[in-house]
Amino acid sequence: MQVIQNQKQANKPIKTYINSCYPSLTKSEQKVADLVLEKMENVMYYSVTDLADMVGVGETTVLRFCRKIGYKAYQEFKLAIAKDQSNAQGEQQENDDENGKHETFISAIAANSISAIQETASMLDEAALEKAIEWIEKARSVHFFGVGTSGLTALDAKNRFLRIGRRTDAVIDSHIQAMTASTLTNEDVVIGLTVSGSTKDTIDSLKIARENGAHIISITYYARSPITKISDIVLLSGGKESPMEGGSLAAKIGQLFVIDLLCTGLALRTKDFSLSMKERTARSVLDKIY
Amino acid sequence: MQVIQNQKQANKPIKTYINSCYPSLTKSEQKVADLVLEKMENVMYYSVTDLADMVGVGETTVLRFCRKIGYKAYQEFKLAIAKDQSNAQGEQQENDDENGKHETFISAIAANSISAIQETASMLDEAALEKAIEWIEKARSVHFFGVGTSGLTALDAKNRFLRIGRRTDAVIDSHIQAMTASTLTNEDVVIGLTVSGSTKDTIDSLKIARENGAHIISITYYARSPITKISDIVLLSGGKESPMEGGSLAAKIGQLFVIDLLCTGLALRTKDFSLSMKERTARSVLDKIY
DNA sequence: ATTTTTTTGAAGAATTTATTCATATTCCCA
DNA sequence: TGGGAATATGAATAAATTCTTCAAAAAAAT
Repeated sequence: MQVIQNQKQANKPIKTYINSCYPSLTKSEQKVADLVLEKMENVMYYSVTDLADMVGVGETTVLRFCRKIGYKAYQEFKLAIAKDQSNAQGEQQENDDENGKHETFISAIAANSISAIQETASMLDEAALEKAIEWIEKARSVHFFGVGTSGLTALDAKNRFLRIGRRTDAVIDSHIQAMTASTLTNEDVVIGLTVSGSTKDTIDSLKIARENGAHIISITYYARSPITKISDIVLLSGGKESPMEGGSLAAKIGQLFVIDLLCTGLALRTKDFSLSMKERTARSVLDKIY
Repeated sequence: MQVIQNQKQANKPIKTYINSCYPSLTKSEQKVADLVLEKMENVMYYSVTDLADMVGVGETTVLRFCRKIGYKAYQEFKLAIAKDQSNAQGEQQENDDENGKHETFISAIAANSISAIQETASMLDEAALEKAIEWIEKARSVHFFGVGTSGLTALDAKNRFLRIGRRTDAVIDSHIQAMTASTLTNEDVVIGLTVSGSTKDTIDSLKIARENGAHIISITYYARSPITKISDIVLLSGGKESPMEGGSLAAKIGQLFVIDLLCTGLALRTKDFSLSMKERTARSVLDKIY
């Protein structure tokens, strides 16, 4: 096994080493140096033999060259070049990014999604979250109300809670929402989902639930929208979404993030139970996979 | 199979490749993977023999491991690690700077979600994405197949595409999937969703679709899982998820991100149409809000 | 219980890396 | 300008590493 001794500290470009040694290299070695400098990006894929042949010198000369510029062996030299190149490339890329020239829609979407999460985290009222989790824990039943895109999020929410053994219900049909709401009492919790905070169907259903005494938690982007007036707890989800871009990824991620916080928060409070339920639900789908 | 996956050019973290192949590795190979992940900074100084001895397996197994995660030879793998490490070092420092905050479960979940997005972006094969978008554009019909948690994602996908005026279908019942698949032809595209890449129902349905000539695109975390063998295009979604934590937020976000890329990519290609459709769908829900 | 398939590493072939040493070249001084 | 010391060079060869083949062992399927 080879030992690494020459801990070349910082990532100084190899070019520097070569240049600083250049005058002390022999003629043949300089030819090696020339080719290495010229083909910097590719050298790392050559073997000593390749390199020697390309330059037109013996392998020994190449070896001697490597040692003179400060590496113990050819392998070490090659490794150093590899690192070096990746740094160089990295810088190249950074520059491109800053110039905004290489900004593909991919990185734009990524940035957008990430900021939805950060936004949500920063807007979060931890006290409200705590309280919401407490209510959910104590509630006889928990219903997620949402229609349209937020209805899908309601289904996701139900799925998440089921995984930790908490049976909740997602109601995504406005009529059934209304009917369900009318059966609730102050032992129940309803979680309303709507990004705009203005979705008629959901709000109407929440009103009914509220009239029957149920606790209302809402997850919305708009802190001063109709839904907040009829909610006991408001959790804000990030990911700005204009009416024109309904169902955007950012908004969805914001909602999911809040739901995950509720779910994880609850799981932490009921650790043993949640864990065993996670295990059970996981095992239950085990024979569904190849 | 006309696979267009794993174009290994940019500086994508090797960790990612290893993780995404992990389940498809044999027991001995996984031992290799474990040690590589653990000793990432040093592996580049080991020879195959060293590494094999340290893990306690034959050199051949190490070689096989390298090939499975996508490198042609040990040298190439080592070179890649070297590049990777020099990048990682830089980032490490950046992260250290930020670590002044108190780490609640909130920031932990946020970090987890963010890295799911970053991971997905970094694993993304742009050529495959392009091709997928092209296929979707030309297809007579596009069906999303998924069951369980991935079924919900299929519904999200349908919703997203509908917003830009592309009627697609989400099929989340395995029987109906099978029946639907049997009606498809080579003019149709099916997009299979499964994080594990091993979901029986989905895979069985995809097989039927494939037999009938349909184009298969799959979105999965695991690069070498059963689903990839029957797919024409594989798009990897980030957000590692052990069997124990099915339906995790990170995995869901990874899937959604990929779907958004497809959707946005398509929208960019058919700009005018998509815009007008966005407007129409948005207006259609306008009288649903207060 | 038996066959088939997969997994595995030992043996050795092929390649790559490193060393030795004889020859070639350069340099210095008479 | 010639002769000898010093240096430079690569062919030959040794050492090491990488890679392949193949048969045995383990696991999976029947």
